[in-house]
Amino acid sequence: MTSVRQQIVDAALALVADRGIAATSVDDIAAAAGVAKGSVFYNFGSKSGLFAGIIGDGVARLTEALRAAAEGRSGAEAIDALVTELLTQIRDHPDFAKLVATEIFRRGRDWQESIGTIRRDAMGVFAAAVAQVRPDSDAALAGAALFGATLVAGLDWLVFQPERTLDDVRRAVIAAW
Amino acid sequence: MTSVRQQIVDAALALVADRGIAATSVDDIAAAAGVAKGSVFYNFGSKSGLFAGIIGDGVARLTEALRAAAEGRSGAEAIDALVTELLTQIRDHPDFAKLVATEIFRRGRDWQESIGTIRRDAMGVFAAAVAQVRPDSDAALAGAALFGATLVAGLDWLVFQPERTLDDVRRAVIAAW
DNA sequence: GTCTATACGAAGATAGAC
DNA sequence: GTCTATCTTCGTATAGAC
Repeated sequence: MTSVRQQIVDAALALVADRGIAATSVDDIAAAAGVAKGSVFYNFGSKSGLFAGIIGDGVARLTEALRAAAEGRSGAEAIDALVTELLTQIRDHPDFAKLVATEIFRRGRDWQESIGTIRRDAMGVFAAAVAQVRPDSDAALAGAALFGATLVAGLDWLVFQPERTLDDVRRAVIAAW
Repeated sequence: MTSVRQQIVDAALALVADRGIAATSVDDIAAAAGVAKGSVFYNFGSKSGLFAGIIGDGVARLTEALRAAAEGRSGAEAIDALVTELLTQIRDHPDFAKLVATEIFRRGRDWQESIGTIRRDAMGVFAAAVAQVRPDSDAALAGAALFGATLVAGLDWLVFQPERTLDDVRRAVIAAW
């Protein structure tokens, strides 16, 4: 009993993951979801309202998962837990991960503020963990580097090397830290 | 004596860096370049022809620069040179770097084949260098991780921490390897 | 609450003057 | 080669039937 709202959200994510938000029309989304275009606007108000909702929900889920993974851990253990959790999120929500990768360095869109919290919160959690292991290092930059290593290796895994396991990717990233 | 072609290319890159290709109209590009819309089509045939050219040129320049940086070096020295060169390219061509970040994991666009060579070539150079330092590791994934660490840290630097120096970023990335 | 039909504007592309 | 004017298609959004 998937709700119409959920059908629309799933279809929209699947489409924008490959083509981007702007290149995806509401017509395409409605067709892929198997509903009428009017239903999209009835349920979400507008196209940008739809994506603001999708991104807002996804960002909340991701940052909460990362915070929970780091909770009560410190040092190398925290870093391992964060990398593993981010890879798990990428595996379980691949379309959202691709969407994040394409939108995180953009500016001035409707949903930008929402996705900006990923940088502040998600990278921030990484930075805090890295700072414990390397107190002398530049935490913000090092956190961004570890976050980037995990994200790009994770997406490369998903898109181009799906035969690998999460643990293969985890080890490739962790080896450095 | 900037040619009209170059004015168009520069304006197009500046606009898509923040908004993405699909969200940028030829009208916007022409206005920003200070030329008529017809001139864009006269010079590049179509919108996607314009971006295929921009991406093709940029990819060729980037991969060539990375290959040259790694040339004759090996091990940790090669890795340092590659990270430094990629950061230099990001600093000197920030708009292109943002464009790459947003398009590299997409599929099915006109310019996709061109940008796909970044993954094969650029990440491949990184993977080869990493393989020398860690022969036991998974070269392809480790290369993607190092490439991702450099790219994301570099973009974070450009977009959110411009007061830092290239060397700050380089050290934050290299510290791990 | 979901559908069909349609209004209205935006955007890619072309034609022809200069 | 560059400009202005125009054509046509596509896309967001709304109105009204069911």
